Amino acid sequence: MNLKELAASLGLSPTTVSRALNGYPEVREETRLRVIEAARRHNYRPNTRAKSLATGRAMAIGHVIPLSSRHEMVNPIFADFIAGAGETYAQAGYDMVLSVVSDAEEARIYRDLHARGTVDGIIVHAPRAEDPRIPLLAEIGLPFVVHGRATGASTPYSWLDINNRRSFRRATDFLLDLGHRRIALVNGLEWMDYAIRRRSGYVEALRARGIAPDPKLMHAGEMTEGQGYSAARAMLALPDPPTAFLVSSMIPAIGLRRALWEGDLVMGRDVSVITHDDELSYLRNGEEVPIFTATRSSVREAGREAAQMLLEIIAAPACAPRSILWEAELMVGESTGPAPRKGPA
Amino acid sequence: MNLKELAASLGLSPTTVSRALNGYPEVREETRLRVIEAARRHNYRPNTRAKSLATGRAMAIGHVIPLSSRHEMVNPIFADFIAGAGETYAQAGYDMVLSVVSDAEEARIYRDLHARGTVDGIIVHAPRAEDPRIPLLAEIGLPFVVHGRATGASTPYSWLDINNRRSFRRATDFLLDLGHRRIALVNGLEWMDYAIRRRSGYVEALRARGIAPDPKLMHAGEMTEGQGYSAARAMLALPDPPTAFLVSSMIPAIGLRRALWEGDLVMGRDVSVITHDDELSYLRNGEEVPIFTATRSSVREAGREAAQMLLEIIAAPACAPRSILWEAELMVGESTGPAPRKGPA
DNA sequence: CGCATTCTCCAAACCGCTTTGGATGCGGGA
DNA sequence: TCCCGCATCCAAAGCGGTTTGGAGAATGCG
Repeated sequence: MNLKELAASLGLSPTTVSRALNGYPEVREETRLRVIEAARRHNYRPNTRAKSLATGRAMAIGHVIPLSSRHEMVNPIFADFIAGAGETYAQAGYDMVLSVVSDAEEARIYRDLHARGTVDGIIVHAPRAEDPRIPLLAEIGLPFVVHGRATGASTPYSWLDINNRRSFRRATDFLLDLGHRRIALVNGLEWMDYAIRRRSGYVEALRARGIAPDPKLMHAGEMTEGQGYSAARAMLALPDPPTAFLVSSMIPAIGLRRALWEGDLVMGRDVSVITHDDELSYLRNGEEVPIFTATRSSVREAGREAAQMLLEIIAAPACAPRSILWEAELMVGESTGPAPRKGPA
Repeated sequence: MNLKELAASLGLSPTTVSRALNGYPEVREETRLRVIEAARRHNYRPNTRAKSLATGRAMAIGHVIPLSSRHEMVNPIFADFIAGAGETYAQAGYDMVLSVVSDAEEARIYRDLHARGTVDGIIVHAPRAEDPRIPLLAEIGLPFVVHGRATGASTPYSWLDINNRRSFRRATDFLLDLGHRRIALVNGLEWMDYAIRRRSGYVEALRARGIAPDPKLMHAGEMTEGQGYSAARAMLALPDPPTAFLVSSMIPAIGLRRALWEGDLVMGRDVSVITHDDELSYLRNGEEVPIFTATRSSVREAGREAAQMLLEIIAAPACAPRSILWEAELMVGESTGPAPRKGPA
C-alpha cells in the first residue's frame, strides 16, 4: 500500500494525504481524521527511501565498528553503548546503521556513507590519539559525535567523554591513601585516547607523592580477560610485586582476579584492585555490595546521551561543537584495603 | 556530485553513465573506462536511497535486538555475531540496520521495517519456544533467517543453529564417565530455545544412566556473571551439593568460578565444570590450554554464515527454507576431572 | 550498392514521496 | 453586488537513480 493507492482509496490527491499525515495545516480536520484512520486500517507506512529521497534526510545514523586487522576484537562495551543509542534513535524515529570494517578501509566507509547519503550523521567509537577520522569527517562535512576524545585533534568537534584522567587520579590517590606504594596499571592499548588519559591521571597521582612510575608496573593491552590475567601474573612474579592494581575495565579485572586466586592472594587483603566499571548489563559489579572498588560510569547512558547530542547537531548544523564531560563516581567495594605490612606472599 | 552532473561533465546522458558503471553491455568499452575514471576522480557514489527506490531493493539487512522489558539486558554474544554478519554484508555491499526495541513493540518494528522498505531481510536473534516472530515474518513475507531454532514453530523457516541437545548430552556423558553423579545445570532462561534443547540433552544423558534429574540442580536465568555466581552458591550450600556443573555460557561460568574460589574449591579437582564457549573475542577460553572444558562453537562464524544464508534467500526467494546445524566440539580443558571420592568440602 | 543487423547512445517514464504554485468555493466587508 | 481573503484541495515538478523503447551510425551480407 503506497501513498498513491491510499489517496485513490480515499478519493483524495496524494498531496492532501501526505499533508494530512504529516500534520500540515492546509487540510480540514475532518479530512485529516479520515486519512489517519484509513492509513491505520491499511497499515500504511511511508516508504523510507522515497521519503528520504524527497526530503534529503536519511533519518539514519551510522556507527562504525573498527576491527583492527591484527587483533580482530569487538569492543566489549560496544553492545551496551549501541543499546543506549538505539533507545534514543527509536524515540526520534531514526534508524541505526552499522558497519564493521577493518581500519584500513575506515576512511573509505565514511566517505561512502556520506556520498551515498545513507546516514545523516555518525558516532565515532574508540578514538585514538590524533585520530585521523576527526579531520576526515570535518572535511567531508558529515555531522558526528565522538564517544571519547582525541588528544591532539586540532579541528574542533563534538564529543562526550568521562573524565578519565581525574577518575584514575582519584583512584590512585585512594590507593596511596591506603598506604600502597607499588601500584600497577593494567591499561588499554597505548594509542587509545582513554588509556592515555588514565595513565596520565595515574602517573600524576604517583608523582604528586614523589613516587616514580615504574614501567614494569604499567601494562598496555586489549581489554580481554586473558590480558588482565597475564599482565597480573607477570607483575606478581616480579621481585618487588605490586600491592595494588588499577585496571581499565571489568573484563581484564576478572582475569586479574583469576591470577590472584591462583597465587592464593586475597583481593582486598593481600592485594587491592580498583577497576573501571562501564556497567555492562551482563557484567554487573556485584548485586548489593560492589565486588570491585570501581570508577563507575554507565556506557549505556553514554550511548543515549551521545545519540541525543548528535540528533541535536543534525537539527542545528550551524551551531558550535558541543561537549559533555562526565565525572565517574568512585564506588568503594570489597577489593581494596590497607596495604599489607610486608607485601603479599 | 550526482549522476546527472557526472553525465554532464562527460558530455554523456545519465543513462549511459549508469550503464557504464553497472556493467551493462550496451556501452563502448572505451566510454566505460572514461566514465569509471571520471567517477573515481569525482568521488562519485550513487545515492543509496535513489538507487534502492529505483531498483526496489533496499540493500540492507535488519537485526533486531530484543530487550525484554523486565531485564534490560543486551545479549553479550550479540556483538560478536554482528561482527561476523557485518563481514558478510560488507563483502556483498549490504548495509546492516539495527533496532533496539522492547519485546512489546517487536512485532510493530518488523511490520515497519518491511512496510517502509528499510530492509530486504531480517536476522532473528534469540528465538524462544513457539516464537511468535516466525509466523509473523512469514505472514508479512519478509525473508528471514533465525539464529537458533524455535521449538514448536509450525511454519517452515530457515535457520542456523548448533546442536545444543547433542552437545550438552555429550558434555553430561563426559562428566558421568568421570564418575560424577550430582551434576548441576546452570542454564539460560527457560523459554529460550537453546536452553530448552540443552536441558533436554542434559536430562536425556542423566536418564540414560538411571539418574533422576534433580530440580534443585537445575537453574534457569540470564547469562550474567552474577547469575552464575548465585546459582553456584545456592547449589553448593545444598546438603548434597553437586560435584560438577554444566554452564550455558562463559560469562556465568566466570561467576561460578568466583563462587568456587570463595568456597575454597579447586576447579577440576573438587568440582568439575563444563561450559559452552561462544568464542567471544574478548573472552577467550585460555591461551593454549583451555581453562574450561567446553562445548565450543564460534558465534562470529555463525554470524558470517547466517548472513550468507539470508543473502542467498533474498537472491532466490522462491526456494525452500534452508537450515544449517553445526556440531559443537568438546574441548577438554583443566576444569574437569574425576569425581572426588567423598564429595567436596 | 542496398538492406538488415549490431553497436552505441539517448529521451523519457518510473520508483514513492514532498512541496511549490495554483485552482476552487465560500464567507465577509465595502 | 463585487472583490478579497481564507480554507481546502490538487496538478505537477522535483529528489537521484534505473530501465524501457527507440534513434542514428557503423558494420555485415548478398
